[in-house]
Amino acid sequence: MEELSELLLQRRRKVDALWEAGINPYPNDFKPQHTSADIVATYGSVEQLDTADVSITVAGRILARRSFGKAAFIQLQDRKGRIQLYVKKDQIGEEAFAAFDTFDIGDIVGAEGFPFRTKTGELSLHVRIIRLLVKSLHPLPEKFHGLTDVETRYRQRYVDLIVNPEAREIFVKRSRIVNLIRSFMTERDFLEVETPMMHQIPGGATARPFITHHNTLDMELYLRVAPELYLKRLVVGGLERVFEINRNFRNEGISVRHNPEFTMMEFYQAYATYEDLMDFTEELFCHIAQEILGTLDFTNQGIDISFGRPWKRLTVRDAILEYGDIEAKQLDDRDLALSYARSIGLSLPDEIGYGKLVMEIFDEVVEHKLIAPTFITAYPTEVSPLSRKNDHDPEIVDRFELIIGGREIANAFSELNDPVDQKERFLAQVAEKDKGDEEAQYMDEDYVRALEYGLPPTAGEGIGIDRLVMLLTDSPSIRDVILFPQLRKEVK
RNA sequence: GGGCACAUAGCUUAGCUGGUAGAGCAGCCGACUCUUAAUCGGCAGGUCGACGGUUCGAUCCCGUCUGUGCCCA
Repeated sequence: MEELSELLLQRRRKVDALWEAGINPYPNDFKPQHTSADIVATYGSVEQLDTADVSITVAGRILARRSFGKAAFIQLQDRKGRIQLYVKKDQIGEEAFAAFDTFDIGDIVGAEGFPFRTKTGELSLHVRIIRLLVKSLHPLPEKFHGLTDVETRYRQRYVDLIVNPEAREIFVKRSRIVNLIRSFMTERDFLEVETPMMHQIPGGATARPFITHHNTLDMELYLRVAPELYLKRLVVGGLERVFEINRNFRNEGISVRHNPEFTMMEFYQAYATYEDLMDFTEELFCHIAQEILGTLDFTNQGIDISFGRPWKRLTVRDAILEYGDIEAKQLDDRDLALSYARSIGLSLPDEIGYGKLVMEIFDEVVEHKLIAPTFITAYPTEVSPLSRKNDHDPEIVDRFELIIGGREIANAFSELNDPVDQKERFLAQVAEKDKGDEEAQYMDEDYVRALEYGLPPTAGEGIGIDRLVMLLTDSPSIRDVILFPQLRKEVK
C-alpha cells in the first residue's frame, strides 16, 4: 500500500463519504447541450440579458473557486474554453448547496442554468442545478504559475493540458495544420494512403532503425525509418499522386529537434520534377501560414521569418562558399576541403567520401545560418542513393532540402527511376554498411524489381510535421509539439 | 557518448562561510450572497531525488547513481 499525503487522503475520504451516502462519484448520465464557447457566441455581444427562462447545460472541470459562504463563483473549463458559473444557496437549495460545498478544484461537474452578466460585466451562467460528475483525487497545480516543471509537463501531459491553455493551443494548432495539409493535397488530386510501419527491409532514409520481432513468423522486423520505397511502389502501380502522413522511427539521439518517433508527410507526384516541388512547397507553406497565423511574416524564438515568395535557392556548393570561410578551389579539392573541415573542428576519417565531406562542412557552417526559407539544391550523389542524377553532372542529384530557421524542414528530389542505376547505388550502400556505417541503406531487391516494371518520371518530398508545427507555434523544443514525447523511465 | 546546470510540501519557490527548513497558492476549520491571483482569522502539511563519504553535526562540502534541461558528438 502506497503512502498517501494528507491531501490525497482527504480526497479519498470524500469519495468514500459519497459512496456511503449512496451517491456514485462517477455517474454517466449527464448530457451537456452546450459548451462554454456556445454561451459566448450566443450571448457575448448582448449587453442587457433578459434570459432567466433560458436553459443552458454545460459540463467541465472546476479550475477555480471563489466562495462567499452562501454563494460562490467557480470557473469551469470544457473543450472549448472557460466559463464562470455563479452558484447561490437560495437558488439551488440548501441540500444541493451543501453537496456543492464539498466540490473541489479539479472535480468535473455538470450544471444547468441561465446566462447573465455579473456586476463587473462578465458573461456567466447562473446555476439552477449543479452535480458532481467525477471526483478528482489529485489537487491541481497552482492557479497563477500553473505547471512549469517541464518533466512533469511531458510525463503528465494531461495535467499540462488541464492547466496550461498555451499547451492546449499548440495541439489544437497542430491538428489544424495537419488538416490543412490533408485538404491541400486532396484538392490537388493526391490520394492518401497507408503503407507498412513494420518493414522487413528498412529503407528510404539513411538512419538506424528500431528492430522488433514477429513471433509467429519468427522474423526480425524493423520499424520504418521512412515510407519512401513503398510510396514509390504505388506510383509504379499507377497511383500517380500519393501522400501519407504518419510516423517514422529512427533509433538515434534525442534533442530539441529529434524525437525517436516523429511525423512526416511524404508525397509523390508522377511527371513532376524537384523544381516543380519547390513551387508546390512554397504554395503549401504560405497557405498554411496564412490560415494559421493570418500572415506570412512572423517571429520564431525572437527571430523574424518571412514566407514572402520567392524563396531563396542555393546549391550546396554556393552555400558553403557564401557562409563558410573557404575558397572555391579549396572546396573543390578533396584533400584541401578535408583539411578545411578539420580546421573548423570536424573530426573525420581519412577515407571519407567527397560527397559526405561536403555535407559535413555544409551542416557545420551553413545550416544553422539559414533563417529565411531557403532551398538548398545540388546534393552529392554519394549521399542521395534514391535521387535522380543531374543530367549534366552525375556527381550531383536533382534534390533539395528546405531549411527554415536553421532547421531542415523538408527534403525532396526527382526520383531515381533507372533500375540499373538504383541497383548500383544500393550496392554502394551495402558496401558502406559492410564497412561499418550503421546508417547506410539495405539492398531492396523487390524495390529494384518494381523499378524494372517502370516508375514514371516522378518527384517526391518529405515534410517534417513536428518541425513545421514548432515553427508556426514558436515552440523551442520538439517535445512541446509532441503530446507524449519519449522520456527515460520514471523513477518512483 | 562528453561537458555544464538543476532536483526543497500537491504546485510555484526562499534558504548567507555547514548548526536538522520559511513563504505564496492549493488543502482543512471558521467568517462572508457579485468574485475573478476574492478577502479576513486560525490550523496542518517536508526521510530537502537516492545511496555512500567527510564532520561533533550535512538541504548546504565530496563521490556514485537516477531523472530533467541546455550545449557538444
